[in-house]
Amino acid sequence: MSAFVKMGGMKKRKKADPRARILEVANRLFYAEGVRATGTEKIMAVAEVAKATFYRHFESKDALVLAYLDRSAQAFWDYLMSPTPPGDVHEALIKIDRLANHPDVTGCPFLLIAAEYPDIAHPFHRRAIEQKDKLLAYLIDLLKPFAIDRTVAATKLLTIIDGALSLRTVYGASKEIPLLSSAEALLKSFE
Amino acid sequence: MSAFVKMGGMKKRKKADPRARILEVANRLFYAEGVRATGTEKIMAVAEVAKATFYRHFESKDALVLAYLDRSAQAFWDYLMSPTPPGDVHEALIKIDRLANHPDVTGCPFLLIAAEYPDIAHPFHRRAIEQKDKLLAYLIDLLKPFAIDRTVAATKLLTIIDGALSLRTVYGASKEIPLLSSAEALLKSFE
DNA sequence: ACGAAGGCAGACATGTCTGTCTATATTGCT
DNA sequence: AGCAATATAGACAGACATGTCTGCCTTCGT
Repeated sequence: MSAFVKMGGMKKRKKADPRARILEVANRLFYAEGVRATGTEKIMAVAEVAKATFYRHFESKDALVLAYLDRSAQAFWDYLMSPTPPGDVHEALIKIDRLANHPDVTGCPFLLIAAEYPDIAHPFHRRAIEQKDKLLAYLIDLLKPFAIDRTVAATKLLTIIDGALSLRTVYGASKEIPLLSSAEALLKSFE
Repeated sequence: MSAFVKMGGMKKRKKADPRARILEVANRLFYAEGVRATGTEKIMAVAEVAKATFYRHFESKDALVLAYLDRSAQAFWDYLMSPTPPGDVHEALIKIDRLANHPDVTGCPFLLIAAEYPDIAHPFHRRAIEQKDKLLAYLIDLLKPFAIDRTVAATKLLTIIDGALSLRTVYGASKEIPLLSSAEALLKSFE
């Protein structure tokens, strides 16, 4: 019965574990308003978390930003590979186009962080490079069937992907960008 | 004659007029390190300008940022249109490719500012939208010879241009991006 | 030569940000 | 029930940012 009372019969449902709340809010605010523009105090206020609690879970704002970036990368690859990984480049591009033109998507977290921290030696910026390198490698792999310079070809595809995401940032989620159609034209030129 | 004596100067070679110095330094620092990351005091220190002088020429940091953005736009169009404007899309793309892959170029000031100020209602972000709209309109005009949906086609070209510039930001000026080659493949698909 | 305009140096007010610390309350486990 | 871990609220320190203001010096037109 104590268990019953403890769980509070769920009165405490409104407050899940603080770390998750912090990450949730940080993700939303960093993405929507920018990392530099988002103060830790605002995150704490929105997440309804005390300062000491925040610093118990994250050593610093920098640590939180890194966690946010890792979480974003995770979410991207989860989306791309689930429920089943793309069978070829075309399928991958379809999925990426759908993601880039999703109403909630207003850019790529890694392009955004690279713009906010232009120094390529900065840890945040490094995460962006790593992420793009990873995607590039994946595209190169998918281009195996093509008898071309796959590195150059993948770079071109990445250019289109990142161009589309950049335009989503500039114009907002309202304007759709013909990512897939552009990429298909490129693919045709590879044959 | 007074005009002669007046202009005659030039002795002040070591310190040009303060406004120009401020803009010069602001341009360099905003572009290389980001707008939010660059404090006005640093700009004054590097430009060797006193605080009062700074505020005599610019009402606020915001005013300076706007001046920086306008200057960037001006520089872009000057580059594109001089000494002679491109005769067709292809010539324009050649010029833009050369610009985007220039060793000093690590991105587009407008994509960068849009990333730093994601709110599309913010005056800085608005400048980015205006600039992209202007380029889009120019591309649409250049596509006149093509019997296609020129708005969509121009958007695709802009996607490639901004994708290339985004990758320059991520990877730094070392990595060359095949902008022209991608754009040519697209153009072929328009015929 | 002289007076006004503009530049220089830097103190100061004000606000914001990150991060530390204390004191109190709640939770969870045994 | 009671103890250890964790949450909350918020004061506080220290750094840094923008923008105002004062006082002094240089430059330039007349």
